[in-house]
Amino acid sequence: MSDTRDRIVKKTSELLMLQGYHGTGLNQIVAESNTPRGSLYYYFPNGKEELAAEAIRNRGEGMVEHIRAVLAQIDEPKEAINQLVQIMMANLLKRNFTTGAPVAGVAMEASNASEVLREACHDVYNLVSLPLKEKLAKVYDEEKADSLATAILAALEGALVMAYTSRSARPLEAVAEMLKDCLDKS
Amino acid sequence: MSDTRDRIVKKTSELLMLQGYHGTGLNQIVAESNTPRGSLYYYFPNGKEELAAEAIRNRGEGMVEHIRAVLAQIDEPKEAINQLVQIMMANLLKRNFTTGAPVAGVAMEASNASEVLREACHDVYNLVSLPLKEKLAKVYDEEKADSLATAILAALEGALVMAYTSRSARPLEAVAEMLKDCLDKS
DNA sequence: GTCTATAATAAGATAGAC
DNA sequence: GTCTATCTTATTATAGAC
Repeated sequence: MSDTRDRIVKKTSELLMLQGYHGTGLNQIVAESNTPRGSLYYYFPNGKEELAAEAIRNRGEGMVEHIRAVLAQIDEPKEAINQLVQIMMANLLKRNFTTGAPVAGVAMEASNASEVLREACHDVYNLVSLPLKEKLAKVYDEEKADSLATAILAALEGALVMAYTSRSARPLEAVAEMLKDCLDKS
Repeated sequence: MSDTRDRIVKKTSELLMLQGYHGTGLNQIVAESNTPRGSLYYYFPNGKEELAAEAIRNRGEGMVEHIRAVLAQIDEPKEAINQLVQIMMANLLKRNFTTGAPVAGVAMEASNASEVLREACHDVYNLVSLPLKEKLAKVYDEEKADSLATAILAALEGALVMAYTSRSARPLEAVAEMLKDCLDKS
């Protein structure tokens, strides 16, 4: 079994994050993934929408793994989450801001055109909030943990969008600072 | 002087928010703005990019006005900002989640393809954070006010993206709650 | 300022050979 | 599973009449 399919999904996932759905062409996906042209519709008979939905979910799973791994390193929830933001900033700098918000672009731009993609984005947000919620539940009651996890995710996603357009880590720094204040006291 | 140009910009601004740059066609803009086909390139000789840049800035100015007006109604910064979020939620519900994040979609999807649009989005984020910063500066020192304004903007923008995909006001509720905790203490 | 028609390009998708 | 060639459609953009 070849890794062609996997390479297509990975590259699509990456391009969607940076360029959105309509901004990413099948040609570019095929070219940059060094993948046979004919394979795309072999693996994804329903075309672009099917491929994009899988790529979005794939990114979601990747994020969950990453977040879970980072949060597992530090016991205290507030410190662990701060560490998560610090790592996001380091990655941003390391990759020179050529990394975007996980799904915000596609979410805004394709939710209107495709219910399939809207649901995929929605699912990713739900999925990604889980490890945050679990971590916070060690200190807060379930309702509070859930609400906080959602708010933190929103702040991080928004900060990544702003970081992307400003080519700067400042928005993430600001969120990190806010979260420190916030989690200290609530 | 006709209002044709203005109608084009307004409709573009609205569609960009919901569908992003690549997801919004010139055909749709002309059709839905009930605008003469031939006028588009008369007013915007440089085509879609020029039009989009102006539409983005136009939305930014509209947001600044709106935010300034809302924040002016309540003296205490923390309460005023909470009121702002409540109004955003009410608008979301009233319009049945057919309203998106101001610029997140375009920001993620077009920043890569066009430096002009990237700057437009960047400018909007800067502009919009100003009234927040000013309000917060009544209670915090300037550096703290600036950082908080940026973080709040990020949280709101992210929450709007999540609200858009989930067709729910919950993300905004969560942010409202977080901000209340946060601004209480910091 | 606005119209219609059309050019030029690129997109997503399909067919059939191998 | 992969290749090439092609179809269809939509897009941005332009030309020239009025």
